[in-house]
Amino acid sequence: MSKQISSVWTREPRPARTPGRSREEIVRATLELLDAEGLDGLSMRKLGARLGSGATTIYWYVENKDELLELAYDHVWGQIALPVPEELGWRDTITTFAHSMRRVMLFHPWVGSLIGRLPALGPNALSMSDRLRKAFALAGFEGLDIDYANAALTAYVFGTVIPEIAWQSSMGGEELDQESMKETFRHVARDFPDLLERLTEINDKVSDTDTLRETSFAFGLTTVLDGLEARLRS
Amino acid sequence: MSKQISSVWTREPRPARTPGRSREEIVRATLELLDAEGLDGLSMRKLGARLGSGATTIYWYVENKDELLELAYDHVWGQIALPVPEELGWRDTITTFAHSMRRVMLFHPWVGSLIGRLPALGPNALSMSDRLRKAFALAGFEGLDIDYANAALTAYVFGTVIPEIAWQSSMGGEELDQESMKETFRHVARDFPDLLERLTEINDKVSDTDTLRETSFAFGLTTVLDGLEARLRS
DNA sequence: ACCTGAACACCGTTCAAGT
DNA sequence: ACCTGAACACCGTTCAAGT
Repeated sequence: MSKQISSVWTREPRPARTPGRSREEIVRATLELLDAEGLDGLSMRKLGARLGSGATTIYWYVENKDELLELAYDHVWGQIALPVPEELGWRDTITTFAHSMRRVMLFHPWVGSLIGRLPALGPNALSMSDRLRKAFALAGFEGLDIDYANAALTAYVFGTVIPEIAWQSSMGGEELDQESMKETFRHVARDFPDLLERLTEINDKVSDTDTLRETSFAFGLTTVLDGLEARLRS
Repeated sequence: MSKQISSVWTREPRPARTPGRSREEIVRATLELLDAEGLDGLSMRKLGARLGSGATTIYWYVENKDELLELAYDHVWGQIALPVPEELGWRDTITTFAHSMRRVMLFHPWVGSLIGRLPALGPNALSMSDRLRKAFALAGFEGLDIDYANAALTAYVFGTVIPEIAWQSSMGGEELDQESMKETFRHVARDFPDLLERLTEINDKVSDTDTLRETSFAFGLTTVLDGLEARLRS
């Protein structure tokens, strides 16, 4: 007795008959709630209220909350720029894509917690995968190497942006007190003088943390792309 | 009025006076529960029961559930191998470290959901950071480039392992039905023939998904390291 | 066919009261 | 100083009952 994958995308949606009550309507309201209040702010009761219905009405259109999140999840992937590799060349395609992906994720921070929690089988996620693989094939990768290159790139973007989201939302729009931050570092890193020196150097040198993170992202992206080129030449 | 960072590591622990009741005891029980039942399986009530106390007793030793998770989190980082860069050379140091990090994370899958949700200011997390930066300094990076290189590497590992954890736990020990899996792909990817071809090629070529993921991880790690070397030469 | 509210089995956290 | 249980304000989901 082996397991089956379970996803909204394997089921046909209920037809929309009642006006203002459909999968699309529900997804729209879900996205509004997620963008406004984050993942913790989304509850079936609140969503019901926003839709002007009972909370349990939603279960007619969707099997459970995770399916709802799958729908919202895929909607976000749909907002990422997907250049055409044949026009732009593989390296610029990937670069444009990666920066766009980062921006979209930072704009919908709740996706960070969904990566690795939900399957990504929606049309937008698949279209993204498809386009990326085409870019890597154009670059010269063959067979499984296409998938490996694809995995390496998306891993880098996910792995960068997920902690960025954390940073962003831990500040919650407010400024982080520079002095108490330094004080915290001094306390927790008291046994690691070299590390402490690096952290304070960053703090002193960089006034704008946004551009610091942007620069760091670009550095790593170049690193991954250079590494892939090295592999193509060998 | 600006914000302050909040973390267990900024507060001194309550002294352990009652036998079998201390921060350490509580962390031990928390880890047991997390490893056994995952993040969703951890509740203050269950933890209390395991400790032979009321659920709310825990609040004497810890401010809230997140602080508890911070403690468990850092414990996991303590299990990662940290080779000495001066002995092994920077590239082998990083390679060993990265593989160890991946193994430890896959063994405690619940850490996946904590990355980017909690600050990593514990001694083990800092010791890891410290050692990694030393390796990159030894490699020849200077100033902020040390931090960028460090960020790129950890991003790659996080970004790879987080989806791996999802995959692993979605199967929950059981075999995934090969046929119904193919069927699902055929259905959801019906508009992406090239992608579908790639997915079925992977399915057919690779019998052992564990080694596939291992190979993919090694490929990406080499990519990142090659990219960093390219940067050092330029 | 679609929607409802009550009910179930949970949560994290607060707090007054106990020893 | 340390521990307790009751209580509060929530959850996601099930289901019998309504239209």
